[in-house]
Amino acid sequence: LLLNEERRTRALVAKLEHFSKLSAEEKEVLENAISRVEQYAAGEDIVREGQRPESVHLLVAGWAGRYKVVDGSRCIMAYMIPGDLCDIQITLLSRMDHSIGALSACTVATIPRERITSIRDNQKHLDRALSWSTLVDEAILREWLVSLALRPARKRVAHLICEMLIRSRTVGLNEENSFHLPLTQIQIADTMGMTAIHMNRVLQRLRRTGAIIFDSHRMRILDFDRLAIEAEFDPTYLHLEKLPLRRGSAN
Amino acid sequence: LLLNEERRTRALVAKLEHFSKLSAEEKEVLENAISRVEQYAAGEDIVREGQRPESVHLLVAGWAGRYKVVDGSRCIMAYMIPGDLCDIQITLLSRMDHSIGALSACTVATIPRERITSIRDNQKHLDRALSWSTLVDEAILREWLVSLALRPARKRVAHLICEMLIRSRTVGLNEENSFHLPLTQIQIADTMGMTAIHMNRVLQRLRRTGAIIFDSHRMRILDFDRLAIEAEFDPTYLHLEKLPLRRGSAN
DNA sequence: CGCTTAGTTGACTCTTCTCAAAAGCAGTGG
DNA sequence: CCACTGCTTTTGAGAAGAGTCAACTAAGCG
Repeated sequence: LLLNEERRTRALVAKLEHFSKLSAEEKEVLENAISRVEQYAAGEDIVREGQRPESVHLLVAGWAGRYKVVDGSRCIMAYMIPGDLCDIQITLLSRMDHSIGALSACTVATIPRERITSIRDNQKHLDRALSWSTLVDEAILREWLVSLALRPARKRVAHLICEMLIRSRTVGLNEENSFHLPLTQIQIADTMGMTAIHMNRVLQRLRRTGAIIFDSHRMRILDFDRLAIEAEFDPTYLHLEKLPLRRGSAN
Repeated sequence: LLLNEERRTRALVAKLEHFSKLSAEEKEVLENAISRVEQYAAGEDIVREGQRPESVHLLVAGWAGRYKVVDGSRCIMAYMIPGDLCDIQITLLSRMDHSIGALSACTVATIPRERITSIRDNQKHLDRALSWSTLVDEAILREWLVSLALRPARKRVAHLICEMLIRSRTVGLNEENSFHLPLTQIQIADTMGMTAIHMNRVLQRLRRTGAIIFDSHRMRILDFDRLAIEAEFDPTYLHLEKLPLRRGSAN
């Protein structure tokens, strides 16, 4: 039996338990579903557009992103952080309509498709928990759409920072009001639908106004409540029954 | 037994059969799942944010939209047209994080939550078909995100027009290269994250350049291939194995 | 026939993009 | 240890796209 801290499903379990507590046996089932673990360097693709999805990828460490390239520019449509399943839903589709790439160095656990199917068929409770997490991912996607549609750049970025702090907390990867953000400004810009130049200016203004300190990939929020108000950040869409504790349990 | 044309599930069946043919019995199961049918006027809410989702809504006629209101402005995040299920996925969430409103006059069939659950448990093939359609909806959401992030207003609108033509075809609600678009420019603007004024100017330019004729809620595309190229419209994300025929079967 | 809502037009402002270039930083190989 | 290289961050200036405000027209409805 692995210690909790060593488990590759630690973050996944922490996330799912925001939906409902898992039994020791259920946790074991998840852990045992993993067939192998791989490392990816930043910039490498984990799954590529056009491929037929064969297995499911669980992010264990690092950040990954869903993206598409249109007319030369890249659009990152979702961030995956530890505990996130990259492609659990797409076994029904004949081919990926987007790619999944490692945004930072990543550790990725692979779960064969049939083990997921088996869990979904035989573990009613786990099945519901996994479906819940898929629905939350979709809710996040909708909120990103809203951000792009009607929030100006500054609020958009502030909103993203708030979201990623909470999501980091959910899997215990935060420190008080800061979290590790292993992205370049270019990647963040590709996420927010703006140029890296403008992204840079927005970040500078957030720094100058004393909202954040962002240095060597550590994002520190100086006054979360103020930033949340300015960004109109309402965490309802994350569907966390109880919001995670202020302080992370690890890291 | 109802004639095909009278069935309230006609469009839904047409859509699902792009995934895989349904047996007569399966079609019957779907039709019988409906408990009642209601009319909504344009502007009315079908489901409201904060509500606990109790039953599933199938759009039979008219257009509906998912939306959120942020800081006074509205963002429409998805269109539902006949054959679309509004909220099949959200039975696991405690409350709606967005509203669903009738964009035009709508006919909506209600399916009690437990009948959906029963179908999902007992009709493996229908379950898969429904999951497929959910995945396609999510793929559409991602493509809208991409549009907002990196397409300029003109391409964004052109892309939407291409998509809605294809989706109308999928359920047989088109005529050659035109379809019924029962929205106001304000609603379209709320969808594309721009002001109604700018929307108006974009539409005018599309008309002036001979790309479309849009009059009394009929959207006519004069040269689909040209528009698709200009909009960089690649229908892969709609996951239609075979693209629907040029000419709709009804209307 | 007046009322309300949707569509249209113009002038002006502001956000964001583009192009261009410099400065910082990390890794590489000599 | 240092020059070189590639990538990211930063800064500046001008251009373009999209928003705002204001008004006017057209169309549906009671």
